[in-house]
Amino acid sequence: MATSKQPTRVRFAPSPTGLTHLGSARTALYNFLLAKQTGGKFFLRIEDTDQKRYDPNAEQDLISSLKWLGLAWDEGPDVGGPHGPYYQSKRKDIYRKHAEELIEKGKAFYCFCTTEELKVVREGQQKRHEQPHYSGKCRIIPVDEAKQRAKNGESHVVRFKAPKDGSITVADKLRGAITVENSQIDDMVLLKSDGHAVYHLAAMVDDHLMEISHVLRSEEWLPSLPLHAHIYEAFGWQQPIWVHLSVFLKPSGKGKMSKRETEQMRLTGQSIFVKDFADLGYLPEGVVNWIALMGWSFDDHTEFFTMADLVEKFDIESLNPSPAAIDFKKLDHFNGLHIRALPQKELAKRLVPYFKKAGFEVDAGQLMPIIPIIQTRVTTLDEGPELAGFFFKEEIAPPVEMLVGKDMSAEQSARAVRKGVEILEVLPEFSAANAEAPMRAVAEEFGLKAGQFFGILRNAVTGQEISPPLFESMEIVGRDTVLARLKRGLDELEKISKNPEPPQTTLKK
RNA sequence: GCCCCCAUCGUCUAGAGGCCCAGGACGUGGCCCUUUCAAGGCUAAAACCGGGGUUCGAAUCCCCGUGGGGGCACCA
Repeated sequence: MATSKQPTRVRFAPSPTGLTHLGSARTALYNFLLAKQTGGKFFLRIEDTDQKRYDPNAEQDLISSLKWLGLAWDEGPDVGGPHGPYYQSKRKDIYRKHAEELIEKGKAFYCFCTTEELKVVREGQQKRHEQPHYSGKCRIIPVDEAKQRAKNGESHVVRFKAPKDGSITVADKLRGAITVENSQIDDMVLLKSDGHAVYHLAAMVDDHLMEISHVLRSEEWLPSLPLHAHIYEAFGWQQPIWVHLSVFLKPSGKGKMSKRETEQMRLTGQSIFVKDFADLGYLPEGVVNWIALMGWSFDDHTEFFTMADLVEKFDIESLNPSPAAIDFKKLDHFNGLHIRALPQKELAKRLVPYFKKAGFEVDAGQLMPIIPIIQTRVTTLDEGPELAGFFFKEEIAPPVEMLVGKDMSAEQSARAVRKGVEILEVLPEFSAANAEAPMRAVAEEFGLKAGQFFGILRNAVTGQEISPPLFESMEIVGRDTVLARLKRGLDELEKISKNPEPPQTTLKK
């Protein structure tokens, strides 16, 4: 059980280079869950050591995305904490110090090779179908000489002195032991010539300093895990538990989402960016439930999870190492589930912005009466105004063809509606319960199926062929408005009834 | 080209040698309910990538193929 576990210290460490997408969201979620269920700590660390790729909007997007999802961090930007700063760009000195420590230990070296030089070597290796590796040229420069050159201002980087012989076995929680020949591991750059650390150094140092116990990160890091293990070893530190999460595939299951496909997707009302889901009418609860289950499962029959459920039930043992295709149909399903699980007041509150966006100036209180009849009928919040906007419209003016009943003539339709109006006008109390029976009677009197007659009423009152239940809707709209809309429809019907060439009644919708 | 990872219905998955002629969920079809649309209930079709082993017995273990994914930067 969760309480028996040691408190875990985990982190989510994105680089602010673009909008936060589903894959990142899930990584953050799993980290968050692991921390919460053990009473541990969840760190947010911004990996912004790449000046060139830095995008100032990305950080704001990241923070609002995580907040929207309900993933609050214990230490990080905004909230601070004892392990700061939480921006790697502000930890330059720390990395420099650690790089020097490695040089002292003979585990790293200064490299003065130019980018052009490196490029030539690499191209030669590629031509020979070899795995591109650093040539080793600067490895053999005596340390004192190298230090002097560096001190003299010669442009340089610091590289890791990767072992050349033997092999290393690393452990990934989901995949077990992975053994790699050391000859495969390159002398990677640790410190760039601009003095900033590269991920391989910065993340290891930070994870150690922040006492991270479990590293849950994307699978694309798996190939560099052996390198990272060597770096830990070089420092003499104890490694965290490594967990590499599978990647998300595009809906077809064939490959990762490309930039172009991502754009294409947004055109069709889908997105992989967290910030878009609110606009599309999704609940954070729905999105969280959805992504939690992409790569993790609890048991055979539980699929509805609140954040609290997930905190209680999540476990890294049940993580699935194989890649998962994104399925937006499933998101709709979960979103519907969570909409239906929302207390009515809460749903009303959440619907307000969508009604406003659709041009209806309403507040949650005004929405309350319609909640019971739309709650099971919307899968996304933006469907609210679509389905129930008519409650708040001054005028409903459906085209007259919509007012002609199925398989009926305009005259027949008009007669039935006229009768309906007469009855509704004098109903002692205008309620769904009181209206339905007499309206059924009208249908019967005219030899109509209930659906035929009700369809006319629905179209006249709501202006929609698809609506919440008719009589409940009429009750909420209120007698005066219902009668006004009905009479307007009646006028329209009578107008075309006098037309010498009435439109074909079979012409519908 | 080299290295690493993965492999059950269309999709997400359960399954840790006999409980599986493989279970659940989404989606799809049908039926019920029904004034429309949903929701709900019932139901159907739908999968162990291939080949070799190991074993009395394999979806489950091993090997080889194949397929898919990831990586091979002074990006993360």
